[in-house]
Amino acid sequence: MLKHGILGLLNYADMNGYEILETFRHSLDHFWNAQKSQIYRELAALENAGFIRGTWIEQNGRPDKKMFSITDEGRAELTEWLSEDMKETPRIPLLMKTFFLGERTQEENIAFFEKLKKAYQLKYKGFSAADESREEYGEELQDAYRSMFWGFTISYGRRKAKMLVEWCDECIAKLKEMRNA
Amino acid sequence: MLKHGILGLLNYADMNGYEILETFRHSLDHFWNAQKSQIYRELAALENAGFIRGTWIEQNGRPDKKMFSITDEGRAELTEWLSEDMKETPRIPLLMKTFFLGERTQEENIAFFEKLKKAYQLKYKGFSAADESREEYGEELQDAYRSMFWGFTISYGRRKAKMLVEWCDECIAKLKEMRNA
DNA sequence: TGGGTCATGTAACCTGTTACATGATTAG
DNA sequence: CTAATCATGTAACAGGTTACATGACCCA
Repeated sequence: MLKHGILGLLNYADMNGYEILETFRHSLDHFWNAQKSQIYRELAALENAGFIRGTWIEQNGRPDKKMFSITDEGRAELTEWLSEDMKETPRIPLLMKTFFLGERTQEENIAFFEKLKKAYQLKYKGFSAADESREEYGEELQDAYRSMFWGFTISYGRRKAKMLVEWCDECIAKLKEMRNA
Repeated sequence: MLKHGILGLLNYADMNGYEILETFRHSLDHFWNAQKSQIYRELAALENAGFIRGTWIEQNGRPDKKMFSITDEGRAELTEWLSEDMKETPRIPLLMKTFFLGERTQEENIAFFEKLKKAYQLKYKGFSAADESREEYGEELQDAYRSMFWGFTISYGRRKAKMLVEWCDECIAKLKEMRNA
């Protein structure tokens, strides 16, 4: 997965590990949180597999860096992945916890959902900032068509945050109902 | 994570590996797809840690089975987990793919979202079935309070499916707009 | 006789997390 | 002088996936 994310970015432009990390932070972070240790490991694996090629660049006043570019094999791998069917394997820790909340009191659980609601209200607002960052960095993606899909992922984030807030409201309401019954 | 799911189930009733698997299928499957190999491994680890205790039961006409029950330590671990703060680490393969869809044509991508939409429309309908299954198996959870949280997870599933369908509609509309421009 | 249910696991692998480890340059 | 930025990684561990492996009973 991360593998294809890296290939996708290198398909836009040559980058070193550090830049890939930064790009993740600016654009993919809201749906894919990547650790630097994993990125460097994956980079090594991708180079080993022949999907990318790295060259050391000497710099003065700065540490040397290893610039990577995608190979034809890498591009083929990327397009194949894009056309593959996706097998969704849901794994939602929040729901795992929710399922077993019956062990705790109504008060505790109302507080649980109130807190969650607040967190997602903040997230919802945060996606305006995400849109700005998209405009700021959008030029990297070179054209409006590509940048549209970035917009789609942000829209998803906003919708999901909104959905979460409404779901929390429903849960809180039902918990209060039961308390009063 | 799975660890706490198993503890949660064993807190409701004693079960063997096979029953745990079945219960996952009937109730947690829409947000946590567990492999049997992982369940047996986790069971061994939990027993080793003293959180559960297993006893072999001989059966005639059927394979022997190992029944597990939760220990006091296990129950303590479960309640601690329930009160812990959750750190959400988003990882949404669908969005990873969406982000890089700019490599393909508008036609291909419209088809992509149409297909996705259909899948989630089906899922949406499927949650009525999930509700029935909940009523059917609901007695296992012993009381209305516990069963309410099961209902919450189903409601989440339904809301998410709905959100996905609407998001697909938005993406399709924007893609068509661009095609016509 | 063939498939479904009940019942158990192992082994190898892949992916992600956390902690550790280093070091020069630049701006305040 | 001190913190941030640029730049690279390793090691150990945790958690999840896929494939392999076995076998009795029951129903059609």
